[in-house]
Amino acid sequence: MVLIASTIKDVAKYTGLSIATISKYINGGNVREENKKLIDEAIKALDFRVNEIARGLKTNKTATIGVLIPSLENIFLTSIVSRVESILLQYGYSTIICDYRQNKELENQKFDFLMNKFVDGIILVPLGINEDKIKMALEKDVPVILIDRSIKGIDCDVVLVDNLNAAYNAVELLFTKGHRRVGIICGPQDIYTAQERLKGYIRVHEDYQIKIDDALVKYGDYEIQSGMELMNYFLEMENPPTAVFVTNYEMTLGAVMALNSRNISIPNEMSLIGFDNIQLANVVKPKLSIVVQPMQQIGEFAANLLLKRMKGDKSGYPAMLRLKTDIVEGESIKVINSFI
Amino acid sequence: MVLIASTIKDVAKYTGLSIATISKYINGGNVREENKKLIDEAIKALDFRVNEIARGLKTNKTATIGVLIPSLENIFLTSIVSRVESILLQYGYSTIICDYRQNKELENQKFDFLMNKFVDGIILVPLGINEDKIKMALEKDVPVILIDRSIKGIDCDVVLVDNLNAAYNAVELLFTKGHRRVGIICGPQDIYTAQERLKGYIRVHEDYQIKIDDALVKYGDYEIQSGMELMNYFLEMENPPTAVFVTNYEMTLGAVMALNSRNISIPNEMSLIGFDNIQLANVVKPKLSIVVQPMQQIGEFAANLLLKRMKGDKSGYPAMLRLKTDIVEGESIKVINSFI
DNA sequence: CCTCTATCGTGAAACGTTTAGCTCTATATT
DNA sequence: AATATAGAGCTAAACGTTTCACGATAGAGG
Repeated sequence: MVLIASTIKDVAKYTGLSIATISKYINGGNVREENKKLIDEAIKALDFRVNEIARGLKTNKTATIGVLIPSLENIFLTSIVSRVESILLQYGYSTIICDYRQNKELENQKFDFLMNKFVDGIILVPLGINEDKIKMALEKDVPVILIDRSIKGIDCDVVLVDNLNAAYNAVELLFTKGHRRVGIICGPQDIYTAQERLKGYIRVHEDYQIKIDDALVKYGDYEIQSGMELMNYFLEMENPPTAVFVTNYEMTLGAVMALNSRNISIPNEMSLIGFDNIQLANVVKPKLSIVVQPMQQIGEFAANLLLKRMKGDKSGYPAMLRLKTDIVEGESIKVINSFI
Repeated sequence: MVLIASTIKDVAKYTGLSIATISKYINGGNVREENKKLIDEAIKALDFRVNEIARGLKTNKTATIGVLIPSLENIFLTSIVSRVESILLQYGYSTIICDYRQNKELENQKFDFLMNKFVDGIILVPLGINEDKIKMALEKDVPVILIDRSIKGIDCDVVLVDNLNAAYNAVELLFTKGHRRVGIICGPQDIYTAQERLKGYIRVHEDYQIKIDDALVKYGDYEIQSGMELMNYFLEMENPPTAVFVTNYEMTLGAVMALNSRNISIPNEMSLIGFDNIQLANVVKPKLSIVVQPMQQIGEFAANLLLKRMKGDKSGYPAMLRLKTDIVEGESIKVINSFI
């Protein structure tokens, strides 16, 4: 039983060649055919594998990239990450996934951790990252790709969806079915996506020349509980909206729970358009209409952009990839008045 | 702008002390008070941080543990992982999370990857891991903790839930409400949890002296689609069950979708008890009754056991921690005949 | 036969740490 | 006063690679 891993030195000894030659071969250099065979044999016999730690020490490359997200329990994010991971693997990169639990301090800490691990690149869903850290990384030639959210005032590659028009389209759909009093359950306004989604809500009202009733614009925190509370708030208004647009998955969950617990019928008594999770949409009765984001695509774009940057290709920097969302229609929107 | 990170050598130069002294101080050795101050100052001035790669090369410790799971898009797993990660962080450990996409080959590959990264310990949800790999890891003094599933015939610490009695209790609940024809949608029988859950179903039938109708025992693959198909199968039987026990989250989703799409009323026309996701349970109308696993606890137990092993404490090896599940009752089970 | 070039191989330094073993000094013990 | 002990610091080797600069060999071209 080989307890101590064999090193390049052992391979050298076994073959009678020098360490330098073995290293050259491993890294794709020219070696006589005869010696290639010999080295292969030795590697097999000794079960040799490169010590990545030692290699990393010399090369400052680790063939590892870091992914830093606010929560592991968010299926929207983990879907993206899963795709990223699978693409990078094809190019020989491994992935370290970190979760900063919506905690800005932890986010900064873990960013440092990744840099300390000498990852070759970082994919980040930012919340309160210290901009200097990103600059520092880029200066050290560690590319950083932001996903889902951008940070104003900083040049950085970013892959996200067109949240503004996602919201625009969702609310527009309600308008075309005759709704005029449309409530919105927003996210926290220090989060980029939440700002954009609110902007879309506002713009579509402008374009349709419908005045916004401020009482219909409520701010949640992207968690289930607030979705529930704010839907309850709407239901208790003297003049409630006829439809509500909920701007993320968790709050959509909460909103549905609120409706269910009060036995409000969807869409007869309240129309609803939600966000992000097609499985959720299908399991609710009647099926929910929702905005879906192209998670797979976000992952692919981010991974490919990162690969490009790691190759040293800085063209088009900073890139801003803005993908389009879709609406999957269920039966959660009542047709009050169709113009079509 | 410091582009090249400063090393221990720079700190030595700055302070006039030797490298060895700096290293000693960093690692908690004795140094004169006066020099401590000096070194601290130097570290701050030079923004020095230990190069973990170099340290790892010397010590063969990386203060990093690996987590290997079949899917990142499984909230049950990511909840556990999130907890594990947060506990280990408190002890200075960082976590590399890998996803093997339900692919046994990838699982083995990534296990190797983690070993290559010289993680100090591994937490694994096994599917088709090569047992030799686990033995090899243990021999190299890298503790391995299995979670959710054990592997027969191999000595290894494991943290899981009592799946057998989880199923037993779920079906028993149906029995106490008067159901006698209870269908089960099982998982793939090469997965440990699926076997155990089926065993529970069988045992409770024995204990209640109810004969099992083989037509009521169907095997899915733990994915949404098969939950849907198998529920449809039950609904189309000439003599359908009055209640169905679905043995994981995804298939529960599918089963609910099938019921909804056929407009079957829960629980009047079909009773249901599902698995694993309390949010799902609350969003379905009427609320679903489900078996819930103690994700947080699993995470805690696994993390603490791993910490213990990494300290070298081998007491009680191999440990088998078998946690209990709960049933959260909704309104998805019709009372046919109550004996209470 | 000489020179040039290309190919293959090597020795040795370097990456940034840790650590064994040593020296030196100051204090405590007898 | 002599000796033991403990504390603080240092030198140098080691971890397992990569890579630079060079040497050796052999065939080609003149």
